[in-house]
Amino acid sequence: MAARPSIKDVAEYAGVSPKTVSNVINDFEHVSEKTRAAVREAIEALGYRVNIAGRQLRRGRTGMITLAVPELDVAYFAELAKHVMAAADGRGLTVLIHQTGGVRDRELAALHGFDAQFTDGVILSPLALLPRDFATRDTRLPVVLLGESCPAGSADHVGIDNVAAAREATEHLLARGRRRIAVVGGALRGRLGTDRLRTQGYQEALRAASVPFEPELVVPVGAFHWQDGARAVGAVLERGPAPDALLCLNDHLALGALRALHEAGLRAPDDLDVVGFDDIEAGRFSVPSLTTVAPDKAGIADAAVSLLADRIDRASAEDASGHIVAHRLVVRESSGG
Amino acid sequence: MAARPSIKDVAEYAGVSPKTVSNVINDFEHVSEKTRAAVREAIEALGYRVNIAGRQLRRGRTGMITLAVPELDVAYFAELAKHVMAAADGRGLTVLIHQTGGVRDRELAALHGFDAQFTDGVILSPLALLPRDFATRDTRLPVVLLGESCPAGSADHVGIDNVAAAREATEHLLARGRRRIAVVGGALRGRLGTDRLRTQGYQEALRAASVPFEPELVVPVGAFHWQDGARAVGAVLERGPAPDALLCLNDHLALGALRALHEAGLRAPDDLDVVGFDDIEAGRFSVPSLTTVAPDKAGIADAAVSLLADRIDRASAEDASGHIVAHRLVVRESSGG
DNA sequence: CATGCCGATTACAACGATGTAAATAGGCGG
DNA sequence: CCGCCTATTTACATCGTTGTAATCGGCATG
Repeated sequence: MAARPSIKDVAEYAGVSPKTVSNVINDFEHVSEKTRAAVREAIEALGYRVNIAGRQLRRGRTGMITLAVPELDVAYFAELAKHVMAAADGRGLTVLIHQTGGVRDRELAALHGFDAQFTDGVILSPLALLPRDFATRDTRLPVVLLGESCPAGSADHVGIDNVAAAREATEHLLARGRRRIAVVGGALRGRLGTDRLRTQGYQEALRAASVPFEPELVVPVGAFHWQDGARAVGAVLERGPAPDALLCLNDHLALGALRALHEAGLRAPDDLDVVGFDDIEAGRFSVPSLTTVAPDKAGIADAAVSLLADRIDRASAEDASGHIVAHRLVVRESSGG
Repeated sequence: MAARPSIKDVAEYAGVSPKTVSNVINDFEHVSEKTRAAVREAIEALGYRVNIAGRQLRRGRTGMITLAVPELDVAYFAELAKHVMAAADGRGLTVLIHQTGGVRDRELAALHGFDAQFTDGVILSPLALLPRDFATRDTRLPVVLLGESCPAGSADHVGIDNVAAAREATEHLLARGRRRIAVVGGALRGRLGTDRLRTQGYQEALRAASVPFEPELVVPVGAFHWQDGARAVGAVLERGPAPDALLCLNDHLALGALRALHEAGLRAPDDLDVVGFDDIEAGRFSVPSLTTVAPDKAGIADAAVSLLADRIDRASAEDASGHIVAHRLVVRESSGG
């Protein structure tokens, strides 16, 4: 038998109808023990596996969900992926992971279910999507957004309170006597993304402490990778007097910055403090270890999967809801802990 | 229209038959310009998207492949995933990523195509599979194995020459005068996996240099994560006189080890050398930066995708082939570079 | 013994797309 | 104007699975 056996082959082998085989596969209760055994044996003998395409075509469901993230080599997303898989496992869902590269077209594809057609829903961590992209969204595909928020009401959303998190991190630095805190990866204008929200929290903390805000301490970066953090430090140091702290908007930036500082002969926390966001594994083992804002990744994953599963099950047109997940500041060596 | 529109809806809207719509979608040449335009407009108007399940059912192909790796939060796999996506893009293939957790059952599922049914083939990086698992393999699903080899002839394989790579890394350490080189993550018995092959290369280098092999310098680890590297260093230091070099079988182990050494007051490369495998991003930015064996990840990804695409296209029953991909030793600060 | 009921099994159609083969429509030469 | 040829379009069947509803057979009841 060259071709993959179908339910029909199994039926023939077992001497029953295809539908009975289907009933056995789906644990339908009214099947005699004898028949059930015969079918099981036939399945075993032929090495039959249910064909998901056929099943989906008929049922309209696959039991699979897609997790679409910008880049897997950003540790935060990789770690998140693990938690999402764990959360999905508990609900009998299988997760397929998709990289968008932060490219708008690919994110759109995920949002519209083009790539994700055979999954029942999508958990998407958008980077490049614009508000208008949500207007034309195909609302038949359940979507949960992570991190970046979106125009109200267009899709469920899960994330931490970015403003508060940045405020707390900044307060920590201020409490340590730091006054010239650079925001690596910060943004003052443009899309109201994570970067702007965090920068906002930073500004709030400064204001509350009556520390003047210096716009030139907001250092933009190309991307959120190690080398961008290193480059940013180069730029900052070149520009004039060194700041006394770096609030880096993710851990990769912070770790890249630590390296560049090291090369420049500056040490954290002696010469200046460094704080990151995400609490990735690398920050626990770096030298110095990295102070960071740790989002409750398991909580994010749980909430996202749970919201998505609800949408899928109820095909509900309920209004989109937002979930704020806990975070906490983990103080380590890079800011004196 | 609540439900997702099907090709039939488009046909009706455009006033043609479903098959004509199909012809337009698939760029069949004998379609009049007028009809083509009408169908295009209908597709646009209804927001129609081709249903992959239906297509696969009919065609037997999806244009998607699965990449199944143990853990995405092992940076090597995350980086590899990126290269695989790039390679696949070039061939018009879409990649779905799947985490096995290194759990045998999940790897088996990937191998048997259970999870991956709607993909045309699988690139699998196995950890826990046993030789006998390949015996019962469903050979209808094209599979390419990465890293770990497998019983000859059962599936295509792509990887670096682990023995040579470890030998070269060891030679580098020996050339620097190191004599008591610990192998973190090494193995002397058990499955002939990457760990054993690399340990073997290490032993070969020692023998060639007439340096006695000390079995207690082979330090087993639970997994290949940061904390395992740190733990291994703890064990080694407890046990007696410190080695003068650590050959860590991946970069995570090496970076975890660097941290533990730092805590123990030992510095690389002054007190001892540290070398890793994989050339992950973190090793370029660590303090000290990490000497490592860099596999040609793009080369691995290209070869894997290419082999897989061939199998899929030709449905060939040709004998399995093995591809050895280049590697090179990148010397950085942790071993004096 | 007829009737009704219930559990077990099955026939049939349908999900959406597309390959095959047949039908239809123009166009052109005769 | 007819018939043939080609370009375009269509009808139909099919991929594998499962929901619906019908059928079958056995058993208990009246």
